[in-house]
Amino acid sequence: MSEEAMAADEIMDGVYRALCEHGYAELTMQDIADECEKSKSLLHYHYDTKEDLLVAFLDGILADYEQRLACWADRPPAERLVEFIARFVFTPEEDERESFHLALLEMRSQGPFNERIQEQLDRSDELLRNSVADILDAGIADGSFEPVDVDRTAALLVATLDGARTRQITLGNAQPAASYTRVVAEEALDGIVDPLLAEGVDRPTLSDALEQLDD
Amino acid sequence: MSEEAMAADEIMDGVYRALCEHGYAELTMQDIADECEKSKSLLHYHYDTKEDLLVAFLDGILADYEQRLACWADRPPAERLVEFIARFVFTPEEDERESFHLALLEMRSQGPFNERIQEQLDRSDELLRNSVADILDAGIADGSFEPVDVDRTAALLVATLDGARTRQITLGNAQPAASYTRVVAEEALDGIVDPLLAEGVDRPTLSDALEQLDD
Amino acid sequence: MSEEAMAADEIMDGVYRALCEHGYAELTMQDIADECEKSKSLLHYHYDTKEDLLVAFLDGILADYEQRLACWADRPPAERLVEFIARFVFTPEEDERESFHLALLEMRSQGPFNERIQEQLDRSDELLRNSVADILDAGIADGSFEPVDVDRTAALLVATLDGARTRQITLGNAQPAASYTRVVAEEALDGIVDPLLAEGVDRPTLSDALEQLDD
Amino acid sequence: MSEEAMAADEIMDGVYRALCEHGYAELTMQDIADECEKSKSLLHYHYDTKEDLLVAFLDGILADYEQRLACWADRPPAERLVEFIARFVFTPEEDERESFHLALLEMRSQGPFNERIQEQLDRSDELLRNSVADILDAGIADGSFEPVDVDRTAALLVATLDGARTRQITLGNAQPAASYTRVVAEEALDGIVDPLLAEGVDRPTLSDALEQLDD
DNA sequence: AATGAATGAGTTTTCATTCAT
DNA sequence: CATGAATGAAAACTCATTCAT
Repeated sequence: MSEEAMAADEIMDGVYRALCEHGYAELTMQDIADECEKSKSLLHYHYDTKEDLLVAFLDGILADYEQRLACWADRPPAERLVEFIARFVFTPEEDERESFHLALLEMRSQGPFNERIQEQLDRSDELLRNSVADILDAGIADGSFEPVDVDRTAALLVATLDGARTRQITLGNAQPAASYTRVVAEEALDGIVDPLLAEGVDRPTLSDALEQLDD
Repeated sequence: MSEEAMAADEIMDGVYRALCEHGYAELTMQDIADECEKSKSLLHYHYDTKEDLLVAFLDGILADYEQRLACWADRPPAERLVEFIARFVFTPEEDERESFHLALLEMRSQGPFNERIQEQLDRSDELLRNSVADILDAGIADGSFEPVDVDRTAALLVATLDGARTRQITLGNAQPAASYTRVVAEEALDGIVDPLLAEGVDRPTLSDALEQLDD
Repeated sequence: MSEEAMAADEIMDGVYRALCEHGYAELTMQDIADECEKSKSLLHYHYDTKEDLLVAFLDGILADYEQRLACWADRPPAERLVEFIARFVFTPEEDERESFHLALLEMRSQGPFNERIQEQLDRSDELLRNSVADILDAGIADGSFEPVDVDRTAALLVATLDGARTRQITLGNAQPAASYTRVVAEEALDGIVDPLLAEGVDRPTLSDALEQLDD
Repeated sequence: MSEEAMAADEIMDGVYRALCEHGYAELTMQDIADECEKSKSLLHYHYDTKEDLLVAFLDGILADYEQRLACWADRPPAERLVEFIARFVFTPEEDERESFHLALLEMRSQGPFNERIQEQLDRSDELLRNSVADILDAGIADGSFEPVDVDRTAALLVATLDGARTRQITLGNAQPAASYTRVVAEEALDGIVDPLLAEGVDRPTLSDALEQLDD
């Protein structure tokens, strides 16, 4: 990796950790500087304002996510759909993911007040829904899925998983026994995905998909 | 209404408007003072700290929300369930509801940083999930619903609807054709509610339920 | 004096002293705060930005000067003209005046880059030239001055005195024996004012005028 | 020209343009670097500190100025004096001269804060006053001028012209009808120079002198 | 009950300067 | 020579909170 890219990455890692640690609303440039062990001035050297830095961060996150989505396009649609769902699941022990998604939720609630953040969020929503829609299209094309309205189903699935995550992050101890996202993911597989499968088509279990993600 | 209660109400309205105008992360006491056309000092006279004020505010809007939840009881479970779902639907033109839930979402994203906020959110969430669970229990008891795991189904439904709402509030123009919540509500009725209905049981359409809510 | 006016005055005095002490280019809000023994925050409470504060300061200075000019309008024109000139004279020992006019000169050189400062400077120039023009008009009207082009003579006189002051402030030890402004003031009286006097009209000496100003 | 000298010149041009663009008080090393399309580091390579750079700059522009002063010698004193005065006159359209003298004024206002700047200003001022004094001496010697106190007359003349220039540079649109310097130059010729001329001695008009300067 | 004035601690941002290459 | 990266010190400005009235 080039040196420049490394420096930029170190800063982005700093933003990530600082966001996890302090949340969006309380995040200061000093927090970020501390996390990446650089000076505040350096942050301003690379990004004119705090807002610029955070927008660049969101942009980076999304680019990463896009890349990760792109690479597993050649497996059976049913498998890909289960994996997509499994990616949402995390246990309350996974502090970092929880913290990160919490910060993201804060930024999402800030979106309506900041056009540049809004744009990134919109891009992220589109990315998610298109990912599901692509998988559904592929499945319908190869006959493994029943024909359905792809966009509406995608909207349903994304809303469900996102909602589950929001609730898991947001609620303290008032949660279902297992992790909220896991419960909902399983119900979604049973209630939404299974009716979608063509006769004779199988899908991996959630447990299998989760194990595979760990590798 | 007593004078004190009125003053408190004016302040709460100010918090609400300021939150809608600036977002939680950028919210200042001055913003709130401006919105209720009072002085900052007065806010501190009534509430020692900014946190106190926001907790009181959350208390107020959750009470509102809870009141809206608890109003129907003796109609058939299928009807009640459709109505429950319909209550989540709103168009992007309904500014007030959008604002309300945005303000609420902002507060929700602060829960993990603040125990007092957390407690209130948890309490309110219990109410919400119990509402669904009660309806499901009633339906199973009277035979209009298939027997299912009530808590898990409730979790799924609430996650789905909450997620749809969050996305609708949060996203700019990158939304599905109709309102996000409406699309998802209809898909949820088809995919989640219908399989639940016992043979021969009918349910109202979403349109019917929405019309009825308007009265 | 009302309390508010006093607070505002204390700040303005602070600006004055801070300008004298540090000059315009190096002037900080902290310097001003120190000089008036108030907090920086208070300065920002009364004036949103540093620029606002400085513009208000210039405005105040000019208002003061206008008032001072207004009050001695009823003496003979020749006397008023000499007094006007005498007001420019100061010795190198008068540190404060020197410092202040130096800061003013810095601001003047900053004028072309700042519209609001420019406006105040323009107002000041007009004020000065009009003052002289008024005196000349009065003198011509009552026959104590020969008829001349009032505006051009005023421009000449103001340029001369201002130039002398600028040089006195600006030059170190390369100055004429007496104070630069005093030398020039005397030469101006001999070369510019005296030819202006109608036959038989006398004028006070510079020394007399200077003594009178001290009272 | 050697390469080093060229580099130094480019930097000096950058300082000049940056000073014209931003004014002394707001001038940063970055501004200068931008104007000469070099890096800040390079500036520091050639000049240790910002102060060094500005002192070098002042040195350069004063040398330019001095060169322009010292060029005529053997014409009649009256002619030389009118030409000396004419050199101060410029219209508001002559941007370059305005810029030059504005930059110089900015540096002049910093003299009292910086000994090294002060010294250069003093040296340069001596040259200026001596120019006038020399002309006056020559005129008195050859009988074309009345005997006067040469130093005091020189002080008066220089103050007048310098003051006019400062005002013209410094003021926006609040100026006398013609250019400030032109009005004052003419008044100075009538009021200061003419009384100086021995009987029967003529002098060129300002217009003649200005035309001659253009060649 | 209500306010304007005041402040300390902290926030973003700026900038001359240094350093490694 | 020349640069980009990096920094410490300090700048302007913000904001929750307090206090006198």
